[in-house]
Amino acid sequence: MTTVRIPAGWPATEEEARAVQDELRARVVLDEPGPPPGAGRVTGVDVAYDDELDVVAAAAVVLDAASLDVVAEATAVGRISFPYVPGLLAFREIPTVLAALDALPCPPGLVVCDGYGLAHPRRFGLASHLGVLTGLPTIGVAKNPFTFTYDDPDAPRGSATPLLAGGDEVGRALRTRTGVKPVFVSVGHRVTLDNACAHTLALTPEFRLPETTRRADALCRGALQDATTPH
DNA sequence: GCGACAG
DNA sequence: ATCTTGTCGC
Repeated sequence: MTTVRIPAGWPATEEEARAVQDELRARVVLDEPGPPPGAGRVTGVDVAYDDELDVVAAAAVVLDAASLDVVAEATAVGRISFPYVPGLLAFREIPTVLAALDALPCPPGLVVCDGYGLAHPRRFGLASHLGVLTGLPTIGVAKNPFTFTYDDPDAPRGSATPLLAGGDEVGRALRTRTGVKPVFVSVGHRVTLDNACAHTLALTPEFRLPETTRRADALCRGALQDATTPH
């Protein structure tokens, strides 16, 4: 486990944070297909908080894409770097997530984030932001539709419908388990939407949420507990 | 103007 | 995200 400081010059106000998004947005790459699903490695990242104690813990868990076995994992803890503001989630999570990714002993491959990428008020959600900062291919898989609209996909696993912002398809509502509420997939960086959905299906042979986020969620919760429990 | 809003 | 018991079901 590593400890992080909030970076110098980190945005202190919502206005500054939005300005950073507006500048970095131009660096998102959308014309690469991304790594093929089911091969190589896939990494899940997630974060847990204790607002009382001002502690944040992040986890990165690397899986073999074919077997979904855990290949490597790392955690990081720090102080909370930004309040939760819809549309500015990245500023709350990114410093600690970057530290966890840096602590991995191997390359992460595709990174799967909890939240959104292009499906964002300014088209620059957490997954896109993390992709631009690291150069890694990233996707976002969210549990809720945020402010977007969609028609319910057909019941069978694999069914999908467009996630719409006005008239634009910014992501997809994807049924990962037959008859269960869909997840909401969007592109982060250097991956197409079709490929992002294919990866998401490859990561959900058993549960609604990707194995990557399930593993990362469990790990960062434990790390928060360790960082928060008196010894 | 008011409410809703990833995690 | 987090606060939180039991309970239904594979």
